[in-house]
Amino acid sequence: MNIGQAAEAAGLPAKTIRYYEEIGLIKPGRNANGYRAFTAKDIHNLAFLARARALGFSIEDCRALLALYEDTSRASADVKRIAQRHLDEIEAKILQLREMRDTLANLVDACRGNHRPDCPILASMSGGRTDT
Amino acid sequence: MNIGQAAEAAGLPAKTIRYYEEIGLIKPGRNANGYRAFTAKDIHNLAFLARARALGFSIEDCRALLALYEDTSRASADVKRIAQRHLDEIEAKILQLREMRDTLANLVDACRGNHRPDCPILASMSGGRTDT
DNA sequence: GCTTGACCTTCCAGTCACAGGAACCACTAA
DNA sequence: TTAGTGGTTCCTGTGACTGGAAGGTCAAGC
Repeated sequence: MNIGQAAEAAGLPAKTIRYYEEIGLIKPGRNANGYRAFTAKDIHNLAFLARARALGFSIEDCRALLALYEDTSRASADVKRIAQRHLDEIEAKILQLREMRDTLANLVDACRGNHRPDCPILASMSGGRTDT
Repeated sequence: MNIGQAAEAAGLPAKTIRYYEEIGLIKPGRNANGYRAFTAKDIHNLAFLARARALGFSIEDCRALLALYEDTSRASADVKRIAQRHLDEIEAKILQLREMRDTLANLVDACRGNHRPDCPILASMSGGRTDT
């Protein structure tokens, strides 16, 4: 299977697949003409990576998860630890974004949005409090 | 005022302030010895930038907001438009992260996290559905 | 006057996860 | 033969900094 079909099958851009090979996430074989040759297992691993990335795992987490996936003597505790840490980071990010959103929503709401220059948004960023 | 005190006053690392000058966000003067010389207005603008960045505005948004801030004949509608667009992006990001979190929380919850290899997290990323 | 240490300068490299594009090679159909 | 599609490598750019090297400047203490 060439990279085009592999990309189609895994739902990843060919560019991304080349990048994953470059950083050693996958190691497809090569045809005589120099083209990458993807096996069904390669495709499966690429799809695994695509799903892990869609869940927001970093490339290094993906590397670790894929290694665990291929290690049938793994302990699920190792997988869970990685996932839990990532989940904590997502929660933290959500909290941070919610604070931004609440502040910003208040400011946008307070701004008349007309032709006049007075603006609570600018006032807030210029020394006013950011939470009103 | 040297960059150290400016950093202290604005709540930004000196490195960041140099970077802001490099990309033309601020234009502090120079002393005879080559050191940057920050006026009270420079400090004020830096603090403005720090607050805008803390609200998640991109550097280019910050550039536009600072220009509007310094333009006393601005229309608050221009400010509001930038803020509203940013707010929309934050909302979208929150929704995306919430989906990740919900999926991931279910998976983490379902994983025993013991010494055995069976793991719903890996099962999900290996072709199972991501929403269970 | 000299040294020490804190502070300043510029410049270069690295981060993360790719994306865009140039220049070139391989294969297929008409 | 030619055109078109798809593959290859290599280099650059992204955002917003951060770390570090190599060196200049200043104030204080001896």
